[in-house]
Amino acid sequence: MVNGSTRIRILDTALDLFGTRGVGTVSLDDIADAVGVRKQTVLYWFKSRSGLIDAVLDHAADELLVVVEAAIRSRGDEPLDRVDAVVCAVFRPVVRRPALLGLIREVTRLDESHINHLRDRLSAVVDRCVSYLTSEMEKGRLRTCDPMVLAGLLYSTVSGTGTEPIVLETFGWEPNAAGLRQVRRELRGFVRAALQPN
Amino acid sequence: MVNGSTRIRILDTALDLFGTRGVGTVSLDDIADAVGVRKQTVLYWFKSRSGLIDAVLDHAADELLVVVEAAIRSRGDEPLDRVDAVVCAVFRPVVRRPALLGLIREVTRLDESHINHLRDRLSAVVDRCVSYLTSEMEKGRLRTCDPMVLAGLLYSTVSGTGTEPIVLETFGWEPNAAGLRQVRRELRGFVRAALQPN
DNA sequence: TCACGTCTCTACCATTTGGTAGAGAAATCT
DNA sequence: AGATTTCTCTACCAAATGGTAGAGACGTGA
Repeated sequence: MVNGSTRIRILDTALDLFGTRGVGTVSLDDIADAVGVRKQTVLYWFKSRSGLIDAVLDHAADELLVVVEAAIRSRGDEPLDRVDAVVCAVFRPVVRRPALLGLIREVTRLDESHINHLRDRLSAVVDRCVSYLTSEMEKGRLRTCDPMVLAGLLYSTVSGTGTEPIVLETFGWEPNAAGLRQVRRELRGFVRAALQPN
Repeated sequence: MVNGSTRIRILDTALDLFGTRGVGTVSLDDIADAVGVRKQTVLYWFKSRSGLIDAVLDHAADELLVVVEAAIRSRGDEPLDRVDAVVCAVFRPVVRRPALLGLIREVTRLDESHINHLRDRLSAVVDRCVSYLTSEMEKGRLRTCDPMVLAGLLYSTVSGTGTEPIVLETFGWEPNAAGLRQVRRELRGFVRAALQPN
């Protein structure tokens, strides 16, 4: 148990592969090769492919939770600034760990049990976001609408932007550091405009 | 050649399966079973799995192009109304043919050759959308920003909403007809607010 | 009727898949 | 030192994968 490094390396590698290529198309052999180990070592650490998937989802959820929690607390009272902080926080992994949002997005392709597993893990943040949006709307500090659906829309916009560089390229975007900054700037402006009260 | 029905049925079925479960996780046997035919019949109509994928992408692009083109022409001069029409048009397949947007979104998981194939097919509409947004911004009738990135953001928002009902469910949404109408209403309001000039 | 193109089938095949069984090296405990 | 636990390995396996080869049923035109 002391040497957790192999386990962690498997988890990290699997997250990257699952997130970039899709859970369904990555085999245990792929992961093992990338880690530099045999498939049976993977199966020693995780009792089955399905177990590995759940563990990786946990891993990803943890990483995301930390980032979002920190962002929610980081800024002042004004809701547009707060949301902005969260948007930036979620956008950061887009640059530093593109697979993270890609994996979360994979949820649509997973089966019920994994979906529920991830849902349980994320429900706390989700609830907080929705009730925060609700209260700010009641105070008239955000455009009034259905806060639940709004949260979903925000998620879609940010996650889509982050996980579909290829689509952005189709629109003529160039995938480099300057391009990423540009996308983030536009994303923030877009969200801000969409939330402006009245 | 007269009886194109088997070919079309394969194409339709493959689109549905690819779009809902992801291209990489659907086998030729899966498709054949769903059509009610043997795998070798699929390979008779499409010379390889890769060829089938390209054909399905064409099929999807065609369906999408028709819908979007019609919507772009359908409404008056006011850009917010025009964009609204396109949003509604793209949202319609979400209800009637959920796999369509799901398949387009799969582009991130495909390899270069298929990506380029789809890009070629969609570049015309994409260009039109971007240049339309550009000209309306110059006239001051849309919020001024980078039209290219804006187009990408709009795509992400609409497509994400349509392809990730599971995420919306996590936010508390209920997947029924009323729920869908609600999402569409919010989506339209969201986009409208995000584009409002100044 | 005969030849030909169209369409779907059965029968295979090599490769890859997730998973089991169990050996052997190394560290840790008694 | 001896026993036990931790960790990675080799050697398999049954099932599923994309794909080939080729036979047989069917209709159509000459």
